[in-house]
Amino acid sequence: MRYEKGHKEATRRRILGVAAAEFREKGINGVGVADLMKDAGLTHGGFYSHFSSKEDLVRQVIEEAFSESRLKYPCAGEGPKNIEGLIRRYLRPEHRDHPELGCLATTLTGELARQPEAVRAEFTAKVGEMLAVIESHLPAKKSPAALRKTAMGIFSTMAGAMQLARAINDPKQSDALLEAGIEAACALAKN
Amino acid sequence: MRYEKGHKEATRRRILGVAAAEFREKGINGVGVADLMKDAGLTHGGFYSHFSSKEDLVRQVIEEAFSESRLKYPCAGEGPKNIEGLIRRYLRPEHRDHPELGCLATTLTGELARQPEAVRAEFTAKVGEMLAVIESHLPAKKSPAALRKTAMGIFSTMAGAMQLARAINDPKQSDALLEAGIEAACALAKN
DNA sequence: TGTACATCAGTGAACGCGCGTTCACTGATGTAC
DNA sequence: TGTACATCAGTGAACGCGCGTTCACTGATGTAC
Repeated sequence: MRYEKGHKEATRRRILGVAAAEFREKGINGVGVADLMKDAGLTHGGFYSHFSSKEDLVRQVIEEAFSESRLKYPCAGEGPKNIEGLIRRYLRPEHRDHPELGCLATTLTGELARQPEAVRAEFTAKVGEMLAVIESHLPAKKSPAALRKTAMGIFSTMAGAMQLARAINDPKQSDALLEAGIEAACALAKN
Repeated sequence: MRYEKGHKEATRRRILGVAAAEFREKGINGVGVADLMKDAGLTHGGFYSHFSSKEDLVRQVIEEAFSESRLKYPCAGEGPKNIEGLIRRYLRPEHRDHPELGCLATTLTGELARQPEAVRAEFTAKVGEMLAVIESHLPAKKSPAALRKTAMGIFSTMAGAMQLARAINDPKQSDALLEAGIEAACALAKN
């Protein structure tokens, strides 16, 4: 076994990356510690030298989730940072078809309501960051409170449409849901 | 043990009712057959004389879910059947705080994306029914396709806002999300 | 420079537990003769 | 009417399996003297 400075930290980040993808694909309950470690190229016993529990892992995944989020990269273009571009990028079919690469909020929100307080607190903070990004794409003609309200409406619409589009069985209706979500979110942004 | 006509059917409906509540509260994976049967006042062995598998139960719960849904009861009042009343009824704090009595779509959508085809097909049909109810509350000034699109936007917004409001840790932000959802959905209804 | 020990990341067997499912059974009720 | 059997809903022990977690361990690397 190699021993280098930062080796353990690199391993921890690898586990976090695999966990982030698998949680999004199979849900928190759908991913076992043993499988997760195997997919990270390790045995399950070593898990607890990186994380104090599965709950701790979940919290850390959420903490890191935003740092690689595409949301972070602003959409330049026509509008004030082009809110429509941001909405279309979120609600495109590729995002629907690849939850493992996508937004954590869409995939895990339902399960998060039943998670321990520490996990939900972490998620609350991250939702705040996502709302701030949306706000930064909106015209600054409203009060901060009104801006936040608009951002909440847009984010609810995007997350709800994406989730329904993923749950639904019929490809045509699923596409229609994404389209309807784009139209609705854009309308809200213009209000 | 009593033996009456319809006794078994009554038992089946009782199990379905308990399952519907517990799935909404704890998620599909969070409810075990043994616990479920115990809460219905039975032992777990008898489960399979009512349902062929847990998947079968899930499908039947979704099939029945809409029949007791509050959405069914139209909101009379000012507007054309008062769409605002429907939206406010959906996004009220009591609904957030009692998922076990609430809308299945809000609670299970995330998990449903990972369910077997038969379950997702049943859910797809139910979403269609819910959209039809929303459409019936909208002014009939648009084409059927445009009406459906508007209904999809409204439903996405309502479901998304409710889910986020439940996942979030901070009561003030959670209330704000419900308010933002009401405002956004109402704005969409008026477009 | 060489030896002895400490530190470290990761291994793999084992723990108690709950899951979905199966099945031989019990005991009450219904039917045949 | 009485007896024998069939039908039925539900019981409870048992199955194989995977879960989260623990722990004694291995073997490579770093440090002390």
